[in-house]
Amino acid sequence: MAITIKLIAQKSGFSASTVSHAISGRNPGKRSLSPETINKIRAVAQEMGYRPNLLAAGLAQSKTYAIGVLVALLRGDFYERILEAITEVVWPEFSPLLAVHNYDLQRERREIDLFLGKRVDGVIAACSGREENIEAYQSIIKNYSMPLVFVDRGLNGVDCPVVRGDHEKTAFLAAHELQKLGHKRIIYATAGAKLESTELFKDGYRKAMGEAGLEPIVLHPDLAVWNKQINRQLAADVVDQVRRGDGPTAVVCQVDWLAYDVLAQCELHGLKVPDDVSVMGLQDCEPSALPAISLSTIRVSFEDVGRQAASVLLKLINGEDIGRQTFMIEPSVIMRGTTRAI
Amino acid sequence: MAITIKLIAQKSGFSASTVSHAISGRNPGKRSLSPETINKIRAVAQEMGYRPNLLAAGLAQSKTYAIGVLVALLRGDFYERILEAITEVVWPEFSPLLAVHNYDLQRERREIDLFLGKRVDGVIAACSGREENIEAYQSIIKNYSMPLVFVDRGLNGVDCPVVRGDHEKTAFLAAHELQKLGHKRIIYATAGAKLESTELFKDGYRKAMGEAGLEPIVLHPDLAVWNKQINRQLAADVVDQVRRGDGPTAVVCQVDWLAYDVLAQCELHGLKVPDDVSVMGLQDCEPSALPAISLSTIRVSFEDVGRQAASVLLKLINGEDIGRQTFMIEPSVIMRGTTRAI
DNA sequence: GTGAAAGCGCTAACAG
DNA sequence: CTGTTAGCGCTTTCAC
Repeated sequence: MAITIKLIAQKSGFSASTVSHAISGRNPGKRSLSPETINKIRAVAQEMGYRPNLLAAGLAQSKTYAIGVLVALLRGDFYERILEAITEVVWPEFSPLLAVHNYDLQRERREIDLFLGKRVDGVIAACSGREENIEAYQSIIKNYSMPLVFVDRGLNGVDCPVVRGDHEKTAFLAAHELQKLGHKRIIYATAGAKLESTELFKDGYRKAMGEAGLEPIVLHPDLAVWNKQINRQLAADVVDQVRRGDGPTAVVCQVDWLAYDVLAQCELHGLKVPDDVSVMGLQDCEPSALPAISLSTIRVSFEDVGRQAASVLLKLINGEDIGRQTFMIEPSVIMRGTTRAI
Repeated sequence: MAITIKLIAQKSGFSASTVSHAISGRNPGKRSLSPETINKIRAVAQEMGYRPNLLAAGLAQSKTYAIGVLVALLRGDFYERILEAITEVVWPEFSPLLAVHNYDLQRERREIDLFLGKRVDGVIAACSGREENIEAYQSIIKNYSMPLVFVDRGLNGVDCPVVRGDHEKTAFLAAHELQKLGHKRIIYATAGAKLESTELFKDGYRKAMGEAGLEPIVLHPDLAVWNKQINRQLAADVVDQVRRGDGPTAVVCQVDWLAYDVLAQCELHGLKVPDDVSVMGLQDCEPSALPAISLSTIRVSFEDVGRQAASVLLKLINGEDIGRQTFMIEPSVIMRGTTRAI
């Protein structure tokens, strides 16, 4: 048994409530304590190595000092960066309770249930995008009045703030930069899940092509699951197109990791980058800056996404009304070695 | 207010304790419920969207359904892989409560305090290696009787199981493979913190060199902090050595990311890899498999480290006695394109 | 089979 | 300035 407030009360000769106040430093009913009392109590507590049971405190206050963070995956230069930023912002008041849904419907539901059961003080989620779980998300807000913030993409029918990169602009910029370099036949490739974000990326690309009076070409296989093999296959398809007589002179990949595969396939088929074809990624993942890769890309600061999401959540927790605003992080162009003017 | 057991009791016409038993499916005092009762209660609960408050349940049972996971950082192809594996193993009984110490002494202490305050059911930690916090870790075990498992490295004076890669063997294998390729002058470089693990890596390298009757050369700058710039500088130093008349013909880097910098520096100075110098990493990070990098390395499965750590923790939570055993994950050799025979 | 009652450790009125 | 009391929502002994 760990040591409790009662013990401290006994040892210090005060009552439990006095101890509680002295330790917490709060004072609800305008209660005031003499400095000596406070010091004495704190000294005893210190000496005995007393650490308040936050669970019990939480039960009494309906507060858990934890927020739920639900991500799709834990790898890929994306969620971990968001997660890290969130952790920093809410520290030390809240600890992130981590959950991963892996785009699995049941799993996503279950994770939300766990958050609910644990009565976390708020939730930040990168949803799977599946409509089947709309209700689950709604119940977070409606039945439990827990603050909820979506990252990277929203979900139709769920009324809460969304913090994400400006996907549309991100893809727009990529196509636009390539156009500035003289490219006209630009292909867009993605193996992304059927998410709001995936669509926005494509929209941005299409918009850039439309404004320039160019024909958009989108490669987006319709898949239920995703794995590395799929990226490779998609990259092979892209390169196939490029090698055609009238094929694209440039390709935009929805995420840098896909672009790496395209680079690899180019090499495999004797295509020189950027001489024979220009390649751009989106999102600026870590390896892109390595000289051996040197991928031109559009950077999105996931750190900013995480930070912003966390601070919006904190506001919500503090009772501010945010509505269902969307907060967007600005992308920026990073031209490296895989693109050239033609 | 969320809905409580009392409400369910009222609506279903049973008492709170009966409801509790029906819902949880447990039966402590050999209590038995009629199936109809169970069904009826469950139906009502279902209908009202009842979700037991795990906090309250936890308070009553001294169980929190959460484990603390303390890592050094959240990026770098390492902790997130461990974290993901842990999450999968403990799911759905426990949720990981995430904490990051970033090698900061105060921060580490504070994170431990938070775990203690939250009364998590167990802790998995990648400690900072600083002795100042030995007591904090000890109090997890001694004062709070919480199960504790270290990952990647232990801490002298803290009596608990450690799960980690076989660091010594990992570095040994790297040097050994290079020796098999005919290399005699092999340099070892690291910018690692002063951790048990860092020392073990060096030991393994030295052992391999010793057994082969070769002179070990270790480059290990003595630093308080770490940043990307440091890796680059270290890589530059390595390449400096290589370019000397009688310099090393091969280099082993304690982590793949350092090797990437070495590769970059080589290119910068006109050194061909592997023609002029062979380069090996350790740990097999994601980018190493990219054709543009194709780094020879020694693979350590962090997934296995995480899984093993989690399952040891579960055993500890279930009351098994593990002592302070060290569980080691076997490394495996992965030769790619940055090494050659001479 | 089921209910009553005490209690987990802490907080927050309400008294004094 | 400080103590008493009544919960927070659930579990669990004990009694019927």
